Amino acid sequence: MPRHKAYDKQEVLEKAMQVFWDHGYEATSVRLLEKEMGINQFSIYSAFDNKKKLFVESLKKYRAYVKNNRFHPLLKEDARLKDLKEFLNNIPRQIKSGETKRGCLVVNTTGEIGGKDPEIAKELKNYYNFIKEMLRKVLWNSVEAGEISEEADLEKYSNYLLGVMQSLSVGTKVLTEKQINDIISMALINIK
Amino acid sequence: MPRHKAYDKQEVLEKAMQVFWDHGYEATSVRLLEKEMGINQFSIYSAFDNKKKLFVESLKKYRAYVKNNRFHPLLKEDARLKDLKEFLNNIPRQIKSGETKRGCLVVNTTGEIGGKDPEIAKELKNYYNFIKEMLRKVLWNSVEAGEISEEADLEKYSNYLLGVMQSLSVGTKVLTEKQINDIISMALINIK
DNA sequence: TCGATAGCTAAGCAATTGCTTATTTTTAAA
DNA sequence: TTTAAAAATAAGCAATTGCTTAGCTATCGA
Repeated sequence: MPRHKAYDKQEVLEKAMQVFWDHGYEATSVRLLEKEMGINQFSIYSAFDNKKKLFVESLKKYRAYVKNNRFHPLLKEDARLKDLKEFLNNIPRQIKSGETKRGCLVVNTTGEIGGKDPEIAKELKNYYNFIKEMLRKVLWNSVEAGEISEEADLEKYSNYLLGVMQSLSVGTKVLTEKQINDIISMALINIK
Repeated sequence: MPRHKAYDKQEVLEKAMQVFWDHGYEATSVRLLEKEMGINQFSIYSAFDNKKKLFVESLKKYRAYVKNNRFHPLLKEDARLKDLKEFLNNIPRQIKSGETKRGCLVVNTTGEIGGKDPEIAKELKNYYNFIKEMLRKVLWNSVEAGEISEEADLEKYSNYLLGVMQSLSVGTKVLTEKQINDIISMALINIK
């Protein structure tokens, strides 16, 4: 008996994610979301309850999004050090194309909100844990391939590399290309 | 003939800085600034023009603030690698005491606003340049002391260490103590 | 003592904020 | 064909936003 939804929830959620990515949490108004998501405010509230919950869903959507895009090469079953190197060496090109201007939604949110809101903080931690586990798998594959010593502390390495990723997410927004290159060129020296 | 100011401009500016540090740019209202700075809105606007200019001044104040506090040990004329090591090893203690909860005002702002506003972006770059130069001086002193090779690329090292600082500013807000320790323990291995 | 200057307070401005209410429209089983 | 359910629209809610205006008060050289 009920009427059909005129929109796809996942589709409008991705639109919302893009708006939050562009403007940050506080600077994103519900009117702007309404416009960009292409659905009425009432529909937003009936589908996502309130702005904060929509934001948390957007953060989760972002995690799914980067899995299929940015980090896809590192999530291949057999991704190794070589792939991580390629990933890092691609960053200067991405800066030139303007792809990195808005940085990482999660790192941006860590700056803007960080641990202040527990529900948001929880998803930030989920995200960073996902990145760390991704890196650990890459390192583990590299051990298997004999590129890294079997004695290597992979947990330590992956936490360190998570830090490198964070610094690049901040850095690509404001540092010079040379500065980014310097960070990248130092990143993997100790991974062995 | 004119009346005296009832407040000290630098004093109320530091109060403003603290408010922005606590809440971020967008989430800080002029009413809250009024309350915390202890002066009337009109006085705020007549002294600082508008919210954004007050914020830019607060960023500059923050740079002066960390010179006298957080980074004071690294700004000693003869600061060397040993001091940088001490600085890093102090971070876990600071996390425990809650000192790092709000992170770094500049890194937070890089996340929230980044390059979107040119006047703000300019001061972000000023800040990062200050940090880089501070690190470069420490490294240079360490070369003089024979702790680092004379062939070392200090510009590269200091850019890399700037990245480490950024990752710690993000990290101390949401990562575990172990994760921070892992980043710290890897940070200086290549500096030689 | 006066008067010009600039500081102060407090009230108020239009615009925008997140969210809700009242109403209409579409759906498909009964 | 009717009807109950839910989805849509659009108008509107109180509260808050950044900023300004109007009027009062303190200062100190003349």
